[in-house]
Amino acid sequence: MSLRKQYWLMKSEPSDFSIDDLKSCKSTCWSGVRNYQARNYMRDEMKIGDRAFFYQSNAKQIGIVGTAKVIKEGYADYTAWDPKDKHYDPKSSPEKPVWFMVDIEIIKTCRKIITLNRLKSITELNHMGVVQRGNRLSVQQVSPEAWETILKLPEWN
DNA sequence: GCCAACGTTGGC
DNA sequence: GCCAACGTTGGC
Repeated sequence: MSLRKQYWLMKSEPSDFSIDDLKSCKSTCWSGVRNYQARNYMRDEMKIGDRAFFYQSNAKQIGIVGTAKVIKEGYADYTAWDPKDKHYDPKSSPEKPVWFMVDIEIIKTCRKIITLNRLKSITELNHMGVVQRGNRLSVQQVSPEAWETILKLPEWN
């Protein structure tokens, strides 16, 4: 087990859940993720106090729009059990949950969006998953170096 | 709205 | 266990 704080990037489509939504509710469960790799991160790796970039995808403006922290560690995503839910999955049940989520709380929003193009233009961030072509993972690891680099950008102030 | 890249499913 | 077909993601 690592005591060191870890860093993440979490994608959301603003039409579904935006940074403003997070701002107004302050914290939320990150439900609806139906990808095994992303699930594994949330179930096994994400710890209370870990930090995450809030990234908006499939939007007019694409990129990082804020930061959040993990306030509750992996637990069963109960939205998978509701047949009426958009993310219903009959494979999952309360007895044998398949999908997991964490809770996050807003830390801050960018004054100005840090666009994907902007991230791509920064050489030190070339290794980031989100700038790689075809990367679809909705919960990604971020290196401490990338975290620092991005936090130093003027868009935050 | 298009479509390339990706993850998942299911037949064999 | 392979891999083609399919559905989804997400940038453009």
